[in-house]
Amino acid sequence: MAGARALQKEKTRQAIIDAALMHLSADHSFASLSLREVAREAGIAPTSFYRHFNDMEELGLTLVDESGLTLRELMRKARQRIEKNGSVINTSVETFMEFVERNPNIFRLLLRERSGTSVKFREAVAREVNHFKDELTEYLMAESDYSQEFAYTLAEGLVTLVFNAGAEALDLNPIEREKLKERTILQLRFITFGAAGVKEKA
Amino acid sequence: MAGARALQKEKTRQAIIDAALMHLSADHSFASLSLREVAREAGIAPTSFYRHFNDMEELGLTLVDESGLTLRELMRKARQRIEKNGSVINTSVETFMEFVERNPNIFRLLLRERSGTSVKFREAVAREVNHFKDELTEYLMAESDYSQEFAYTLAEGLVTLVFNAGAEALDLNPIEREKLKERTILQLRFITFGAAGVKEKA
DNA sequence: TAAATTAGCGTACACTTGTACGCTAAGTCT
DNA sequence: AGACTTAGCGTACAAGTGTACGCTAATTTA
Repeated sequence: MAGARALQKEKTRQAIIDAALMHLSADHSFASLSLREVAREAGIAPTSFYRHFNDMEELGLTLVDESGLTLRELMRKARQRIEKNGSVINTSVETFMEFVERNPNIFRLLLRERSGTSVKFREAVAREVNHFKDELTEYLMAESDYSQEFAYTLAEGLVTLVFNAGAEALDLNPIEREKLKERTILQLRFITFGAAGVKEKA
Repeated sequence: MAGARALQKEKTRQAIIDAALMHLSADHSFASLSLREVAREAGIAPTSFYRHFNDMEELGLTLVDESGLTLRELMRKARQRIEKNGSVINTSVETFMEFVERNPNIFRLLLRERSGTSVKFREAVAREVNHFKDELTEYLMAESDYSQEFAYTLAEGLVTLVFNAGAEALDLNPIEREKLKERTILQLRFITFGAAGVKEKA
C-alpha cells in the first residue's frame, strides 16, 4: 500500500495550512486567527485540529517554515536571472516584488506579525529573514572585498529596505506599487554606492 | 467651578489610555487587546468604557495621535541638539533610540501593528510616519540642492532604516542594541553619501 | 432649591473561544 | 480473520468577549 491512511492525513494537514494562509489579510493577522476559524475553513471539526498540531503556535511555526521554503526558491530563481541578465539590484527587486504580488499572505506572515505572536514564532520569522541577510553578505563579500562585518551591515540595510518595500506594497494599487519599486531601486543604489565610497576612504 | 465633573472624566479617560498603552508588549498587541482588559486595568466597569470611546478602534486612533505628539516633540529636541552639536546622523539616531528605550510601547504601537488592525488605524499610523518623511525631505532640500522627488526617496530610505532599527531594538539587550545602533548609523552614512554621489553623476 | 444631566455600575444575554472525553468507522498489522 | 490503531466527530463546559438596559449618586444648570 501507499498508505491510504497517511495520505489522507497529509491531505487534511495541507487543508489546515491552506485555510490558515487563506485567512490572513490586512485586518486579520495570524495572531488574531482562532483555531476554530481554521478548522471551519479546512472543513474539519475543531477538535480534529489536534490530530495534526498541538497548538496554533505549532501551526504558525509550520507556516513560517513553509514560507521560508518558498522564499528560498525565489532567491534561487533571482540568482539565475542575475547570471543571465546582469543588473543585480533591478533583478532582485523585480523578483521580490513579483513574489509579493503572487504570495501576499506568506509575506504578511513574515513581515507583519512583529507583535502579538509567541516568542518562538517571532524567532522563527527572524531566522528566515536572517537567511536572506547571511546569503547576501556572502554574495557581497565574494563580489567586492568587504570585510565580513562591513558586508553584513550593508546586507542588513539592503534587506531592510527591500522587505519593508514589500510589506508596504501589499496595500498599494499597481501604479503606486510601481513608483514604490522605483524609489526602492534608487535607495538600493544609494546604499551600495555609498558603501563602496565609505569603504574607499577608510 | 473649574468643572469638577469634566475634570474627573478627563482623569479616567487618561486612565483608560494609560491602561491600554501599559498592556502593550511583544506578545500582546493592541489588536489582541480587549475592551474588558483595558477597563479592568483602568479600574472601571467594562460598560463605563463607552462613556469615553465608542470603540476599541476609537481608542486606538487616540493612542496613535497621542504617540504622534510625543514623537514630534522628540523631533524638535533632536533638531535643537543638532544645531548645537553638528553631527546630524549620530544625533538623530541617538535621540531616536533614547526615545524607543523610554517609550517602548508607543513604539510598538507605531511600528509593529502592521496588520490585525482596522484600516483607519493603519492609515493613522502611516500618517504619523509620513510626518517624519516629509519633515526630513524638507530638511534635505534645504541642506543640499536635491529635487523634491530625489530628496523624498532619500528621506524615505533613511526613515525606513531608523524606524526598523527602532522596532528591532525593542527586544534586544543593551549590548546588542548598541551594536545595532552602530550598524544603523553606518547604513545611514552609506545612503546619504550614496545619494550625494548618485546625484552628482546625473 | 428643584430639575436635569451624566459618569460609572451591575446585571444580563448571546456569542466565541480552547479543549477534555468518549465514540465510530476505516485502514493497518499479525 | 481478528486485533489494533487512529483521523475525525459530537457533545459538553468553563471562560472570555462585546454590548444593551436601567439604576444611582453626584454634579451642573436654571
